[in-house]
Amino acid sequence: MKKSDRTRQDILDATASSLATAGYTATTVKSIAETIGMQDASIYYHFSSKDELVGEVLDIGTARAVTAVDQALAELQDDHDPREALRVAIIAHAEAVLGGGDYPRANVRTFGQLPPDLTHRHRQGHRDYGQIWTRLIDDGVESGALPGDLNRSVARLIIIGALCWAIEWFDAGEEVSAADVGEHVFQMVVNGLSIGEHESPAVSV
Amino acid sequence: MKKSDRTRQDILDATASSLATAGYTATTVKSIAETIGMQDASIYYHFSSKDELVGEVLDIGTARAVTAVDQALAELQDDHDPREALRVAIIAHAEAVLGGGDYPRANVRTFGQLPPDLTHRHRQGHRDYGQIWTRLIDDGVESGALPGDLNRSVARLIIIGALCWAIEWFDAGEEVSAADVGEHVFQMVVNGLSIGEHESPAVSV
DNA sequence: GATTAAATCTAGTACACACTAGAAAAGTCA
DNA sequence: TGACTTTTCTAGTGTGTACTAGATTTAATC
Repeated sequence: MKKSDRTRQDILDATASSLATAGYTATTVKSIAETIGMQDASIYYHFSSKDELVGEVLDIGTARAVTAVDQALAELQDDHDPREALRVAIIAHAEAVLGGGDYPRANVRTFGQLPPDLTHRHRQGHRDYGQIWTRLIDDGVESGALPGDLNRSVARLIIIGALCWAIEWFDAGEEVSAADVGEHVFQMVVNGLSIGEHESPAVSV
Repeated sequence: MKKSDRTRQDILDATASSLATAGYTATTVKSIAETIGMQDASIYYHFSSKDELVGEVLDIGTARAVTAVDQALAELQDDHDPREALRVAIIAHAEAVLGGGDYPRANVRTFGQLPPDLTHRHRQGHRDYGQIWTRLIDDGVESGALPGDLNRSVARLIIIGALCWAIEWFDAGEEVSAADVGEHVFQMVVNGLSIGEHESPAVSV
């Protein structure tokens, strides 16, 4: 029992790592087996198919991202500014996806390259995740912190897009940290480029 | 001579369409041949390999996007606001990638799923394209329209990210047009969510 | 209409892939 | 130790892929 759980975990880790760096197609059952020093056939003792294995990795990735954001929001004070909630959530997402291990990265990286079955399987998970952002934006609009005529779904998708795309260029070794990226996205999305300081409302159009 | 050019164009079009909707892996030489009513082997009379064919499609996509943005900028008046230039460029990009045919869409859609050779081949093209945005942002900073302490490369990548990710959810049939998406991205990135109207500078923080 | 060149097809090769069956090995516990 | 279970391996299958060689057809030219 113990041995099996350990090996299973190794397989999941190796798959997550490969998905995050090489993508879905380049992640072969053989390559996964090689990284953990096994024969490819042995994988099938633990998982019934490649896609079941990949699906489980993606599930874990979604769960971790959701947990990271939920946890960050839970730590806020009760009387927080709705914009502060958005800021905290954006930074938590950035850290989870850019610096938080292979599982959430695998999720974002393979988005769009998955076979139809897997895409469909995870559509609900993505919808649930989108709900978090929808709620944050709704709170902002209702409290008057965000404009009432805002196209909320477009706003949500642009925020997520800016964050998800960062995985294509973000380099963990550079001077910009994952939290920095989140901070920048927040500043741009909520306050705009035109405002250098958070507190400065002066915009000349 | 004439026949060959025509067939060659059909192959390119079919490949662009398949790449834009199905991605790199699902775009097989056989499927391309089928869509234009040929045998797969006949493709190799016109192109020496799948990747040479795909590479040419991506080159065309890059060129079209660059042309669209350049043209939009060229139509500006000489004394334009640097922010207006950014706005026009963002909208032109959005229209090229979301509504402008299969070639630019193929480019964005397959980004991140390409084999190493093709990725490397197009790195320069992407860098050149990034240069356009770098220049626009630099102009904004130097003219004082954008803040001097702005992290310009992060800003550039966030703009491109928000636009590129839109391809994952944008539906041409919906009520939001490609230009609308561009307009939203511009509003958010330059003025921020907090401002409902373009002209209204009132931000209460 | 005959000759040549261009374009496509038929029929195949080689390879990588996910996956299977059954034997062998490793671990567990009396 | 010996019986039993769990885990891994060896050796293979079938399928889909990019790609090739050479015959065959279609088009262009004189």
